[in-house]
Amino acid sequence: MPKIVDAEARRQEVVEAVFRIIASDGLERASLREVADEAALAVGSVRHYFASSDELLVHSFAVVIDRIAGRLEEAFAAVESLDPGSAEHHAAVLTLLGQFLPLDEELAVDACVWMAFRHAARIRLVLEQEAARSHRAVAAVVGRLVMRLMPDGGSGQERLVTEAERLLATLDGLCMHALLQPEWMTAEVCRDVLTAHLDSLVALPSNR
Amino acid sequence: MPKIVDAEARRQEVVEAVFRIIASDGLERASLREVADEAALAVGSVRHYFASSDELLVHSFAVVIDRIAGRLEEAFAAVESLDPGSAEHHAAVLTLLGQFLPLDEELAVDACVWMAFRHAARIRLVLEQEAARSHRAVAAVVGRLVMRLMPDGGSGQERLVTEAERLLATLDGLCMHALLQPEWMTAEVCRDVLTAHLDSLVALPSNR
DNA sequence: ACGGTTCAAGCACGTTTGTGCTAAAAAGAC
DNA sequence: GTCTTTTTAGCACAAACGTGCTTGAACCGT
Repeated sequence: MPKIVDAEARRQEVVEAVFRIIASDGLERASLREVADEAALAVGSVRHYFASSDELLVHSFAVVIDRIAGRLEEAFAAVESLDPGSAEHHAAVLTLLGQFLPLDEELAVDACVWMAFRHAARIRLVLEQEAARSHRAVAAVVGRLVMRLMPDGGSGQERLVTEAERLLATLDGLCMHALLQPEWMTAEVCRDVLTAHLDSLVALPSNR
Repeated sequence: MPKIVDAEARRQEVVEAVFRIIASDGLERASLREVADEAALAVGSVRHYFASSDELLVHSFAVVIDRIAGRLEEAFAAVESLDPGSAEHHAAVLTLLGQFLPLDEELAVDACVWMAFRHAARIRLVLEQEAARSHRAVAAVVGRLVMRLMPDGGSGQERLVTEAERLLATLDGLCMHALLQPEWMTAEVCRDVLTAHLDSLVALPSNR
């Protein structure tokens, strides 16, 4: 009966506009009017697909989380398919960890958006649930990776969570610096830091 | 001749109001009206001490940087006064690194404000200079610390910057998680992660 | 051809923001 | 007391925001 448009595709276009605005102008500029302009739509049209500004932002947050989590799962599967200790395995691990960093244009946008939403979620309670989901998803992958990488296979519950959190913190810190101080933080430094961290992960099982 | 008020003290009071607002409601709520209310002043009064909203924010950023840098220098002096390897030395290092984290109420406010400004500086060009100054100041202290802690005393320029950046990333990541996911990130986990990192710093000089 | 439903667009209202400007109040100097 | 300068307070305006609501346009099924 009605005019038929692929509603989900339209929503996705709007979300992409949100991403571009956040990456270039920050989350606070992601207003309905700005998003509508960026998506070449009218405000009323955007509001037809998203009941409110909050819903648009929450959904955008969810999309970026799913994108990142999807890449992580994919890269983790690659790691699992390789022999621990082999050079390919090491490269696959680096590839996995690189999914967190703004190493190319697409990753940079996602990293920007992800960071912006996570920090906004500290204040904006509507984003709280998605932020928790994001944290759980990422921590799960990193936890499984650490379990696989640690010499004793991750026996010692306490030690495992410490190392998982340590890797997670390093990743988020690297991502932050790459976004905020790109002139000081090259892709090469990122790789060196990650390699050094991986060395430390497999090299100090006994002390403490 | 005029009514005499300690202008610098008044400015400081206003800055404290800015800090409280950022910590509780985020940077985007730190408008002139909100700040004036929080400081129990009128908008015109705040504007008498700060020519514009930008100047107020830039100055607030500068103040929080100086506060953090001051604490770091103090804690670093304590580290320098102790024998490397001693238990007191290790404790002093942990105290130094703890200055980055929201371990008590005052540190939490500063960490909040610092994070907010650094992220805002990616977009708001008026904050760019202070952000760079902040990065230089902190990187200098961490660099000196790493030079002191590494087994070979930091010979090997490349290796040193990698380890400095690695420690810096871990610190910022820990700080971020402590601010954003306080329920998962306790002070104990922070301490464990930092201890593990320090172990890795002194324990892997030879490989690579 | 036409009716009904969805999509697109926009108006209008109340808030909030930064800022230019004005003006009253306060208090030491004379 | 009077003057001068700082301090405090506030008004007014344009801009931007989210949102309730209304109005055309588009289009599929009949």
